[in-house]
Amino acid sequence: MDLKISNTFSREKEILRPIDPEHVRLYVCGPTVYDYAHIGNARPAVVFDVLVRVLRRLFPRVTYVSNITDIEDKIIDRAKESGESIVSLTNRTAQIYREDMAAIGVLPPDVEPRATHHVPQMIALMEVLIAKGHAYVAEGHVLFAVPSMPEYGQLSRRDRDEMIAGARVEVAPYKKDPADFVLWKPSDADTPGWDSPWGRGRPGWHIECSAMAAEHLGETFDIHGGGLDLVFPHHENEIAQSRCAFGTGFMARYWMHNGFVVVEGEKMSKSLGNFYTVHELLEEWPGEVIRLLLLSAHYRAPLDFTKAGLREAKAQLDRLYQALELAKDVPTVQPHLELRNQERAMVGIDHPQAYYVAEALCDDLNTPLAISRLHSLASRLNKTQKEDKPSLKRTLLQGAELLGLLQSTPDAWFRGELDNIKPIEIERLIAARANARKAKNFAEADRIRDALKAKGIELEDGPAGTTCKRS
RNA sequence: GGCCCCGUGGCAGAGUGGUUAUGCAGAGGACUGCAAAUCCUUGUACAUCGGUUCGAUUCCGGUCGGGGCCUCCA
Repeated sequence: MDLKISNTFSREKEILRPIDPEHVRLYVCGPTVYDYAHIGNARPAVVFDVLVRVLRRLFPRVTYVSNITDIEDKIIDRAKESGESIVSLTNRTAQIYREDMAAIGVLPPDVEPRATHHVPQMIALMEVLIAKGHAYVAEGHVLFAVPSMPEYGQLSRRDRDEMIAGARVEVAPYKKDPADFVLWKPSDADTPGWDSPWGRGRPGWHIECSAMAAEHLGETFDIHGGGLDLVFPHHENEIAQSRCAFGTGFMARYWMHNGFVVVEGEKMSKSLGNFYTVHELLEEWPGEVIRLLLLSAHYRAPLDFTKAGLREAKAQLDRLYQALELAKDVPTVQPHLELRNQERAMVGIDHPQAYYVAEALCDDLNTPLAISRLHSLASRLNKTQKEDKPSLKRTLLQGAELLGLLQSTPDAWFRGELDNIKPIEIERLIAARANARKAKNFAEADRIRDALKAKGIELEDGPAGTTCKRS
Protein backbone atom coordinates (compact mmCIF):
# COMPACT_ATOMS: atom_id res chain seq x y z
CA MET A 1 0.00 0.00 0.00
CA ASP A 2 1.36 3.42 -0.91
CA LEU A 3 1.47 6.19 1.63
CA LYS A 4 0.42 9.53 0.20
CA ILE A 5 1.39 12.71 2.00
CA SER A 6 0.87 16.38 1.31
CA ASN A 7 4.23 17.88 0.62
CA THR A 8 4.40 21.55 1.56
CA PHE A 9 7.36 21.94 -0.74
CA SER A 10 5.45 20.94 -3.89
CA ARG A 11 2.00 21.83 -2.50
CA GLU A 12 0.87 18.48 -3.80
CA LYS A 13 -0.10 15.12 -2.43
CA GLU A 14 2.69 12.72 -3.29
CA ILE A 15 3.44 9.05 -2.80
CA LEU A 16 6.20 8.64 -0.25
CA ARG A 17 9.25 7.16 -1.92
CA PRO A 18 12.06 6.99 0.64
CA ILE A 19 15.61 7.72 -0.42
CA ASP A 20 16.46 4.32 1.05
CA PRO A 21 13.40 2.07 0.70
CA GLU A 22 14.71 -0.02 3.56
CA HIS A 23 15.04 2.88 5.97
CA VAL A 24 12.74 5.89 6.34
CA ARG A 25 14.23 8.85 8.17
CA LEU A 26 12.22 11.73 9.56
CA TYR A 27 12.77 14.76 11.73
CA VAL A 28 10.10 16.73 13.56
CA CYS A 29 10.70 20.01 15.33
CA GLY A 30 10.01 19.51 19.02
CA PRO A 31 9.23 21.92 21.83
CA THR A 32 11.23 24.65 23.47
CA VAL A 33 11.15 23.62 27.10
CA TYR A 34 10.53 26.27 29.71
CA ASP A 35 6.94 25.62 30.78
CA TYR A 36 4.17 23.04 30.64
CA ALA A 37 3.41 21.87 27.11
CA HIS A 38 0.18 23.32 25.80
CA ILE A 39 -2.31 21.62 23.58
CA GLY A 40 -0.74 23.24 20.54
CA ASN A 41 2.53 21.46 21.31
CA ALA A 42 0.65 18.20 21.60
CA ARG A 43 -0.88 18.25 18.13
CA PRO A 44 2.35 17.75 16.10
CA ALA A 45 3.54 15.19 18.65
CA VAL A 46 0.35 13.15 18.20
CA VAL A 47 0.06 13.65 14.43
CA PHE A 48 3.62 12.60 13.72
CA ASP A 49 3.30 9.76 16.20
CA VAL A 50 0.50 8.40 14.00
CA LEU A 51 2.66 8.93 10.92
CA VAL A 52 5.49 6.96 12.51
CA ARG A 53 3.12 4.16 13.51
CA VAL A 54 1.99 3.91 9.89
CA LEU A 55 5.55 4.09 8.58
CA ARG A 56 6.61 1.27 10.87
CA ARG A 57 3.94 -0.95 9.37
CA LEU A 58 4.98 -0.07 5.83
CA PHE A 59 8.75 -0.01 5.97
CA PRO A 60 11.35 -2.31 7.50
CA ARG A 61 13.15 0.42 9.41
CA VAL A 62 12.20 3.91 10.55
CA THR A 63 14.31 6.43 12.41
CA TYR A 64 12.28 9.15 14.02
CA VAL A 65 14.16 12.12 15.43
CA SER A 66 12.42 14.86 17.38
CA ASN A 67 14.46 17.44 19.21
CA ILE A 68 14.13 19.33 22.43
CA THR A 69 15.24 22.94 22.30
CA ASP A 70 16.88 23.72 25.59
CA ILE A 71 18.68 26.94 24.79
CA GLU A 72 16.68 29.92 23.68
CA ASP A 73 16.08 33.44 24.89
CA LYS A 74 12.67 32.61 26.34
CA ILE A 75 14.28 29.96 28.50
CA ILE A 76 16.93 32.41 29.63
CA ASP A 77 14.28 35.00 30.48
CA ARG A 78 12.17 32.50 32.40
CA ALA A 79 15.15 31.29 34.39
CA LYS A 80 16.08 34.86 35.30
CA GLU A 81 12.53 35.60 36.45
CA SER A 82 12.10 32.49 38.54
CA GLY A 83 15.62 32.10 39.83
CA GLU A 84 15.68 28.46 38.74
CA SER A 85 18.82 27.42 36.94
CA ILE A 86 18.52 26.86 33.23
CA VAL A 87 19.62 23.25 33.52
CA SER A 88 17.05 22.57 36.20
CA LEU A 89 14.30 24.39 34.31
CA THR A 90 14.90 22.61 31.02
CA ASN A 91 15.40 19.17 32.58
CA ARG A 92 12.28 19.53 34.66
CA THR A 93 10.01 20.79 31.86
CA ALA A 94 11.45 18.31 29.35
CA GLN A 95 10.59 15.51 31.75
CA ILE A 96 7.05 16.85 32.18
CA TYR A 97 6.76 17.05 28.40
CA ARG A 98 7.80 13.40 28.03
CA GLU A 99 5.36 12.28 30.69
CA ASP A 100 2.49 14.29 29.25
CA MET A 101 3.13 13.03 25.74
CA ALA A 102 3.31 9.46 27.01
CA ALA A 103 -0.03 10.00 28.73
CA ILE A 104 -1.65 10.89 25.42
CA GLY A 105 -0.21 7.82 23.76
CA VAL A 106 2.80 9.34 22.04
CA LEU A 107 5.59 6.81 21.69
CA PRO A 108 9.05 8.27 22.34
CA PRO A 109 11.05 9.17 19.23
CA ASP A 110 14.04 7.00 18.44
CA VAL A 111 16.31 9.94 19.11
CA GLU A 112 15.44 13.00 21.16
CA PRO A 113 18.44 15.25 20.71
CA ARG A 114 18.95 18.36 22.78
CA ALA A 115 20.34 21.55 21.32
CA THR A 116 22.88 22.07 24.09
CA HIS A 117 24.43 18.69 23.33
CA HIS A 118 25.11 19.70 19.73
CA VAL A 119 26.91 23.01 20.00
CA PRO A 120 30.16 21.65 18.49
CA GLN A 121 28.21 20.37 15.48
CA MET A 122 26.57 23.77 15.08
CA ILE A 123 29.91 25.52 15.23
CA ALA A 124 31.32 23.12 12.62
CA LEU A 125 28.35 23.82 10.39
CA MET A 126 28.84 27.57 10.67
CA GLU A 127 32.53 27.26 9.90
CA VAL A 128 31.68 25.46 6.69
CA LEU A 129 29.07 28.06 5.79
CA ILE A 130 31.58 30.87 6.36
CA ALA A 131 34.23 29.06 4.35
CA LYS A 132 31.83 28.62 1.46
CA GLY A 133 30.79 32.24 1.51
CA HIS A 134 27.25 31.58 2.75
CA ALA A 135 27.79 33.18 6.14
CA TYR A 136 29.81 36.04 7.61
CA VAL A 137 30.85 37.41 10.96
CA ALA A 138 29.73 40.82 12.17
CA GLU A 139 30.00 42.32 15.65
CA GLY A 140 30.26 38.94 17.35
CA HIS A 141 27.37 37.53 15.33
CA VAL A 142 27.47 34.95 12.62
CA LEU A 143 24.89 35.64 9.96
CA PHE A 144 23.62 33.65 7.05
CA ALA A 145 23.97 35.57 3.81
CA VAL A 146 20.62 35.05 2.13
CA PRO A 147 21.66 36.56 -1.24
CA SER A 148 24.31 33.82 -1.46
CA MET A 149 21.55 31.30 -2.08
CA PRO A 150 19.51 32.04 -5.19
CA GLU A 151 16.91 29.38 -4.38
CA TYR A 152 16.19 30.81 -0.94
CA GLY A 153 12.42 31.03 -0.34
CA GLN A 154 11.33 27.97 -2.31
CA LEU A 155 9.53 26.29 0.56
CA SER A 156 7.45 29.28 1.61
CA ARG A 157 7.28 30.65 -1.91
CA ARG A 158 8.21 34.16 -1.16
CA ASP A 159 10.95 36.18 -2.68
CA ARG A 160 13.50 38.25 -0.87
CA ASP A 161 12.01 41.63 -1.72
CA GLU A 162 8.62 40.66 -0.40
CA MET A 163 10.09 39.48 2.84
CA ILE A 164 11.94 42.69 3.32
CA ALA A 165 8.91 44.76 2.42
CA GLY A 166 6.77 42.85 4.88
CA ALA A 167 9.27 42.74 7.72
CA ARG A 168 7.83 44.09 10.93
CA VAL A 169 11.10 44.18 12.74
CA GLU A 170 13.81 46.77 12.33
CA VAL A 171 16.78 45.48 10.44
CA ALA A 172 19.84 45.14 12.64
CA PRO A 173 22.64 47.45 11.48
CA TYR A 174 25.23 44.70 11.27
CA LYS A 175 23.30 42.79 8.59
CA LYS A 176 24.71 43.06 5.10
CA ASP A 177 21.32 42.28 3.67
CA PRO A 178 18.01 42.87 5.42
CA ALA A 179 16.97 39.24 4.83
CA ASP A 180 20.06 37.78 6.51
CA PHE A 181 19.38 35.82 9.67
CA VAL A 182 21.38 35.09 12.77
CA LEU A 183 23.22 31.80 13.22
CA TRP A 184 25.16 32.75 16.32
CA LYS A 185 24.89 35.65 18.70
CA PRO A 186 27.18 36.93 21.44
CA SER A 187 26.36 36.33 25.10
CA ASP A 188 27.20 38.80 27.83
CA ALA A 189 28.65 37.76 31.18
CA ASP A 190 25.39 36.67 32.82
CA THR A 191 23.88 35.01 29.75
CA PRO A 192 24.67 31.39 29.00
CA GLY A 193 27.19 30.89 26.25
CA TRP A 194 29.75 28.62 24.66
CA ASP A 195 33.22 29.44 23.45
CA SER A 196 33.44 29.67 19.70
CA PRO A 197 35.79 31.00 17.04
CA TRP A 198 33.70 34.19 17.18
CA GLY A 199 33.80 34.61 20.93
CA ARG A 200 31.51 33.47 23.66
CA GLY A 201 27.95 33.19 22.44
CA ARG A 202 24.92 31.06 21.79
CA PRO A 203 23.18 29.64 18.75
CA GLY A 204 20.35 31.25 16.85
CA TRP A 205 17.15 29.35 16.61
CA HIS A 206 17.49 27.66 13.22
CA ILE A 207 21.01 26.27 13.22
CA GLU A 208 20.31 23.68 15.91
CA CYS A 209 17.87 21.73 13.76
CA SER A 210 20.23 21.64 10.80
CA ALA A 211 22.99 20.36 13.06
CA MET A 212 20.87 17.78 14.87
CA ALA A 213 19.16 16.47 11.75
CA ALA A 214 22.51 16.00 10.04
CA GLU A 215 24.02 14.36 13.10
CA HIS A 216 21.25 11.79 13.50
CA LEU A 217 19.80 11.38 10.02
CA GLY A 218 22.47 12.51 7.59
CA GLU A 219 22.84 15.41 5.19
CA THR A 220 19.58 14.56 3.45
CA PHE A 221 16.62 12.58 4.68
CA ASP A 222 13.00 11.82 3.86
CA ILE A 223 10.49 13.76 5.90
CA HIS A 224 10.71 16.94 7.91
CA GLY A 225 7.69 17.95 9.96
CA GLY A 226 6.41 20.59 12.31
CA GLY A 227 3.73 23.20 12.83
CA LEU A 228 2.49 25.32 9.97
CA ASP A 229 4.02 28.39 11.57
CA LEU A 230 7.48 26.92 11.13
CA VAL A 231 7.35 27.00 7.33
CA PHE A 232 8.73 30.48 7.46
CA PRO A 233 11.24 31.35 8.66
CA HIS A 234 12.37 28.29 10.57
CA HIS A 235 12.21 25.59 7.93
CA GLU A 236 13.15 27.92 5.13
CA ASN A 237 16.29 28.80 7.06
CA GLU A 238 17.03 25.20 7.93
CA ILE A 239 16.96 24.38 4.25
CA ALA A 240 19.30 27.26 3.48
CA GLN A 241 21.77 26.21 6.18
CA SER A 242 21.80 22.51 5.39
CA ARG A 243 21.79 22.73 1.63
CA CYS A 244 24.51 25.38 1.50
CA ALA A 245 26.69 23.62 4.07
CA PHE A 246 26.44 20.19 2.48
CA GLY A 247 26.05 21.23 -1.14
CA THR A 248 22.92 19.15 -1.59
CA GLY A 249 19.91 19.81 -3.80
CA PHE A 250 17.49 19.35 -0.94
CA MET A 251 17.41 18.88 2.81
CA ALA A 252 14.32 16.70 3.15
CA ARG A 253 12.25 15.28 0.30
CA TYR A 254 8.92 15.81 1.98
CA TRP A 255 7.82 18.64 4.25
CA MET A 256 4.74 18.13 6.36
CA HIS A 257 3.03 20.78 8.46
CA ASN A 258 0.18 20.48 10.90
CA GLY A 259 -2.45 23.20 11.28
CA PHE A 260 -3.02 25.28 14.36
CA VAL A 261 -5.03 24.51 17.43
CA VAL A 262 -7.55 27.14 18.43
CA VAL A 263 -9.24 27.03 21.79
CA GLU A 264 -12.98 27.47 22.18
CA GLY A 265 -13.06 29.22 18.82
CA GLU A 266 -10.37 31.73 19.64
CA LYS A 267 -6.76 31.84 18.69
CA MET A 268 -4.74 30.47 21.53
CA SER A 269 -2.58 33.08 23.09
CA LYS A 270 -0.70 33.49 26.29
CA SER A 271 -1.93 37.03 26.77
CA LEU A 272 -5.57 35.94 26.53
CA GLY A 273 -4.76 33.11 28.91
CA ASN A 274 -6.96 30.81 26.85
CA PHE A 275 -4.50 28.01 26.37
CA TYR A 276 -4.90 24.56 27.88
CA THR A 277 -1.84 22.74 29.07
CA VAL A 278 -1.77 19.02 28.52
CA HIS A 279 -0.94 18.66 32.17
CA GLU A 280 -4.12 20.31 33.43
CA LEU A 281 -6.30 18.52 30.88
CA LEU A 282 -4.93 15.20 32.08
CA GLU A 283 -6.19 15.92 35.58
CA GLU A 284 -9.72 15.84 34.24
CA TRP A 285 -9.63 13.65 31.14
CA PRO A 286 -8.08 10.35 30.13
CA GLY A 287 -5.14 10.80 27.77
CA GLU A 288 -6.94 8.91 25.01
CA VAL A 289 -9.76 11.44 25.06
CA ILE A 290 -7.31 14.27 24.44
CA ARG A 291 -5.62 12.21 21.75
CA LEU A 292 -8.86 11.36 19.97
CA LEU A 293 -9.91 14.99 19.91
CA LEU A 294 -6.54 15.98 18.45
CA LEU A 295 -6.99 13.37 15.71
CA SER A 296 -10.63 14.18 15.00
CA ALA A 297 -9.78 16.80 12.40
CA HIS A 298 -7.41 16.35 9.49
CA TYR A 299 -3.90 17.32 10.58
CA ARG A 300 -3.55 20.17 8.11
CA ALA A 301 -6.86 21.76 9.05
CA PRO A 302 -7.26 24.06 12.02
CA LEU A 303 -8.51 22.26 15.12
CA ASP A 304 -10.90 23.88 17.56
CA PHE A 305 -10.10 22.34 20.92
CA THR A 306 -13.15 22.68 23.17
CA LYS A 307 -14.57 21.19 26.33
CA ALA A 308 -17.59 20.12 24.30
CA GLY A 309 -15.20 18.36 21.95
CA LEU A 310 -13.60 16.56 24.89
CA ARG A 311 -17.01 15.38 26.04
CA GLU A 312 -17.78 14.04 22.61
CA ALA A 313 -14.39 12.36 22.30
CA LYS A 314 -15.08 10.68 25.63
CA ALA A 315 -18.49 9.51 24.38
CA GLN A 316 -16.90 8.11 21.23
CA LEU A 317 -14.31 6.18 23.20
CA ASP A 318 -17.01 4.86 25.52
CA ARG A 319 -18.77 3.50 22.46
CA LEU A 320 -15.64 1.87 21.06
CA TYR A 321 -14.65 0.35 24.38
CA GLN A 322 -18.23 -0.81 24.85
CA ALA A 323 -17.94 -2.79 21.64
CA LEU A 324 -14.78 -4.39 22.98
CA GLU A 325 -16.47 -5.07 26.29
CA LEU A 326 -19.36 -6.80 24.57
CA ALA A 327 -16.81 -8.86 22.62
CA LYS A 328 -14.51 -9.50 25.54
CA ASP A 329 -14.91 -13.25 25.29
CA VAL A 330 -14.26 -13.27 21.57
CA PRO A 331 -10.84 -14.75 20.96
CA THR A 332 -8.39 -12.87 18.83
CA VAL A 333 -4.77 -13.36 18.01
CA GLN A 334 -2.42 -10.94 19.66
CA PRO A 335 -2.39 -7.86 17.43
CA HIS A 336 1.24 -7.21 18.23
CA LEU A 337 2.37 -10.60 17.07
CA GLU A 338 0.32 -10.26 13.95
CA LEU A 339 1.82 -6.91 13.05
CA ARG A 340 5.27 -8.24 12.28
CA ASN A 341 3.97 -10.54 9.59
CA GLN A 342 1.81 -7.87 8.09
CA GLU A 343 4.60 -5.43 7.51
CA ARG A 344 5.43 -7.09 4.24
CA ALA A 345 1.85 -7.94 3.44
CA MET A 346 0.90 -4.29 3.17
CA VAL A 347 1.85 -4.44 -0.46
CA GLY A 348 -0.54 -6.57 -2.44
CA ILE A 349 -3.73 -6.57 -0.45
CA ASP A 350 -5.54 -9.85 -0.47
CA HIS A 351 -7.57 -9.20 2.62
CA PRO A 352 -9.08 -5.71 2.28
CA GLN A 353 -10.79 -5.68 5.64
CA ALA A 354 -7.49 -5.94 7.44
CA TYR A 355 -6.41 -2.66 5.89
CA TYR A 356 -9.68 -0.83 6.32
CA VAL A 357 -8.21 1.66 8.79
CA ALA A 358 -4.66 1.69 7.42
CA GLU A 359 -6.01 2.59 4.01
CA ALA A 360 -7.57 5.77 5.37
CA LEU A 361 -4.34 6.73 7.08
CA CYS A 362 -2.33 6.04 3.96
CA ASP A 363 -4.25 8.82 2.23
CA ASP A 364 -2.38 11.71 3.80
CA LEU A 365 -3.17 10.59 7.34
CA ASN A 366 -6.93 10.91 7.06
CA THR A 367 -7.49 10.35 10.76
CA PRO A 368 -11.17 11.46 10.79
CA LEU A 369 -11.96 8.86 8.15
CA ALA A 370 -9.90 6.28 10.03
CA ILE A 371 -11.83 7.02 13.22
CA SER A 372 -15.14 6.71 11.38
CA ARG A 373 -14.00 3.30 10.20
CA LEU A 374 -13.26 2.33 13.77
CA HIS A 375 -16.88 3.16 14.54
CA SER A 376 -18.06 1.22 11.57
CA LEU A 377 -16.07 -1.82 12.72
CA ALA A 378 -17.47 -1.43 16.22
CA SER A 379 -21.02 -1.38 14.84
CA ARG A 380 -20.44 -4.50 12.83
CA LEU A 381 -18.83 -6.19 15.81
CA ASN A 382 -21.85 -5.29 17.96
CA LYS A 383 -24.28 -6.60 15.38
CA THR A 384 -22.82 -9.76 14.02
CA GLN A 385 -23.45 -13.10 15.66
CA LYS A 386 -21.36 -14.92 13.14
CA GLU A 387 -17.92 -16.34 12.87
CA ASP A 388 -16.51 -13.02 11.61
CA LYS A 389 -16.48 -11.66 15.16
CA PRO A 390 -12.81 -12.53 15.83
CA SER A 391 -11.60 -10.96 12.62
CA LEU A 392 -13.68 -7.84 13.18
CA LYS A 393 -12.34 -7.50 16.68
CA ARG A 394 -8.80 -7.98 15.48
CA THR A 395 -9.25 -5.43 12.69
CA LEU A 396 -10.65 -2.94 15.17
CA LEU A 397 -7.76 -3.41 17.57
CA GLN A 398 -5.11 -3.26 14.87
CA GLY A 399 -6.65 -0.19 13.29
CA ALA A 400 -6.90 1.51 16.64
CA GLU A 401 -3.29 0.70 17.37
CA LEU A 402 -2.23 2.63 14.28
CA LEU A 403 -4.04 5.62 15.74
CA GLY A 404 -2.69 4.93 19.22
CA LEU A 405 -6.24 4.45 20.47
CA LEU A 406 -7.97 1.66 22.42
CA GLN A 407 -4.65 0.97 24.09
CA SER A 408 -6.36 0.19 27.36
CA THR A 409 -8.75 -2.64 28.19
CA PRO A 410 -12.51 -2.14 28.53
CA ASP A 411 -12.12 -3.19 32.12
CA ALA A 412 -9.55 -0.52 32.87
CA TRP A 413 -11.39 2.05 30.79
CA PHE A 414 -14.75 1.61 32.50
CA ARG A 415 -13.69 0.50 35.94
CA GLY A 416 -10.14 1.68 36.52
CA GLU A 417 -9.29 4.11 39.28
CA LEU A 418 -12.45 3.81 41.31
CA ASP A 419 -10.72 5.27 44.31
CA ASN A 420 -13.67 6.49 46.36
CA ILE A 421 -15.13 3.02 46.86
CA LYS A 422 -13.66 -0.46 47.13
CA PRO A 423 -14.50 -3.00 44.40
CA ILE A 424 -15.63 -5.47 47.03
CA GLU A 425 -18.10 -2.93 48.35
CA ILE A 426 -19.54 -2.50 44.87
CA GLU A 427 -19.84 -6.27 44.57
CA ARG A 428 -21.70 -6.38 47.88
CA LEU A 429 -24.15 -3.67 46.77
CA ILE A 430 -24.73 -5.33 43.39
CA ALA A 431 -25.54 -8.58 45.20
CA ALA A 432 -27.89 -6.80 47.60
CA ARG A 433 -29.60 -5.13 44.68
CA ALA A 434 -29.93 -8.46 42.85
CA ASN A 435 -31.75 -9.85 45.88
CA ALA A 436 -34.03 -6.83 46.03
CA ARG A 437 -34.85 -7.20 42.34
CA LYS A 438 -35.57 -10.87 42.80
CA ALA A 439 -38.01 -9.95 45.55
CA LYS A 440 -39.52 -7.31 43.24
CA ASN A 441 -38.43 -4.66 45.70
CA PHE A 442 -37.61 -2.22 42.91
CA ALA A 443 -37.61 0.80 45.20
CA GLU A 444 -34.67 -0.65 47.11
CA ALA A 445 -32.98 -1.75 43.88
CA ASP A 446 -33.24 1.74 42.44
CA ARG A 447 -32.05 3.27 45.70
CA ILE A 448 -28.87 1.22 45.53
CA ARG A 449 -28.35 2.09 41.88
CA ASP A 450 -28.86 5.79 42.57
CA ALA A 451 -26.54 5.69 45.56
CA LEU A 452 -23.77 4.21 43.43
CA LYS A 453 -24.44 6.66 40.64
CA ALA A 454 -23.91 9.47 43.12
CA LYS A 455 -20.44 8.04 43.66
CA GLY A 456 -19.77 8.00 39.93
CA ILE A 457 -20.61 4.38 39.32
CA GLU A 458 -23.30 3.36 36.89
CA LEU A 459 -24.89 -0.06 36.91
CA GLU A 460 -26.09 -1.81 33.80
CA ASP A 461 -28.27 -4.92 33.88
CA GLY A 462 -27.43 -7.20 31.02
CA PRO A 463 -28.39 -10.77 30.10
CA ALA A 464 -25.26 -12.02 31.85
CA GLY A 465 -25.87 -10.08 35.03
CA THR A 466 -25.12 -6.60 36.30
CA THR A 467 -21.97 -4.75 35.36
CA CYS A 468 -20.66 -1.44 36.58
CA LYS A 469 -18.89 1.48 34.96
CA ARG A 470 -17.48 4.68 36.25
CA SER A 471 -19.28 7.61 34.74
C1' G B 1 0.43 45.07 0.39
C1' G B 2 2.60 39.78 -0.72
C1' C B 3 1.87 34.40 -0.05
C1' C B 4 -1.63 30.62 1.55
C1' C B 5 -5.98 28.12 3.61
C1' C B 6 -11.13 27.54 4.68
C1' G B 7 -16.83 28.19 4.35
C1' U B 8 -20.83 20.71 4.51
C1' G B 9 -27.16 18.93 8.21
C1' G B 10 -28.34 21.30 15.81
C1' C B 11 -22.73 20.32 16.80
C1' A B 12 -18.00 17.97 15.36
C1' G B 13 -16.13 16.41 10.80
C1' A B 14 -14.74 13.17 6.09
C1' G B 15 -15.66 12.69 1.05
C1' U B 16 -17.37 12.63 -3.99
C1' G B 17 -18.84 15.08 -11.14
C1' G B 18 -24.61 11.31 -10.86
C1' U B 19 -25.37 6.24 -5.47
C1' U B 20 -25.76 5.96 3.10
C1' A B 21 -19.84 9.27 5.37
C1' U B 22 -19.10 8.61 10.55
C1' G B 23 -19.79 10.22 15.57
C1' C B 24 -22.32 13.34 19.28
C1' A B 25 -26.95 15.53 20.40
C1' G B 26 -32.58 15.06 19.13
C1' A B 27 -37.15 12.03 17.80
C1' G B 28 -39.74 7.16 17.39
C1' G B 29 -39.36 1.83 18.13
C1' A B 30 -37.25 -3.20 20.00
C1' C B 31 -35.16 -5.07 24.54
C1' U B 32 -35.62 -3.88 30.14
C1' G B 33 -39.43 -4.05 36.43
C1' C B 34 -37.55 1.01 35.25
C1' A B 35 -32.99 2.43 33.35
C1' A B 36 -28.26 1.91 30.95
C1' A B 37 -25.87 -0.42 27.01
C1' U B 38 -27.01 -2.52 22.24
C1' C B 39 -29.98 -2.91 17.81
C1' C B 40 -33.74 -0.79 14.16
C1' U B 41 -35.97 3.73 12.03
C1' U B 42 -35.50 9.03 11.45
C1' G B 43 -33.80 14.44 9.91
C1' U B 44 -35.01 20.01 3.08
C1' A B 45 -26.36 19.32 4.47
C1' C B 46 -22.90 21.05 1.22
C1' A B 47 -21.82 30.34 1.85
C1' U B 48 -23.42 33.12 -2.59
C1' C B 49 -23.63 34.45 -7.93
C1' G B 50 -22.30 33.02 -12.70
C1' G B 51 -19.76 29.39 -16.12
C1' U B 52 -18.38 24.32 -18.02
C1' U B 53 -21.45 19.69 -18.18
C1' C B 54 -26.67 15.37 -19.93
C1' G B 55 -25.82 16.26 -14.64
C1' A B 56 -21.88 20.11 -9.62
C1' U B 57 -21.78 20.16 -2.91
C1' U B 58 -17.57 18.17 -5.93
C1' C B 59 -14.28 21.52 -11.77
C1' C B 60 -13.51 27.09 -13.35
C1' G B 61 -14.32 32.43 -12.34
C1' G B 62 -16.47 36.49 -9.45
C1' U B 63 -18.69 38.04 -4.70
C1' C B 64 -19.35 37.77 0.54
C1' G B 65 -17.53 35.79 5.12
C1' G B 66 -13.67 33.57 8.34
C1' G B 67 -8.55 32.33 9.31
C1' G B 68 -3.06 31.82 8.97
C1' C B 69 2.13 33.36 7.72
C1' C B 70 5.32 37.67 6.34
C1' U B 71 12.03 36.64 10.95
C1' C B 72 8.69 35.12 19.34
C1' C B 73 5.39 30.77 18.31
C1' A B 74 3.66 23.57 17.44
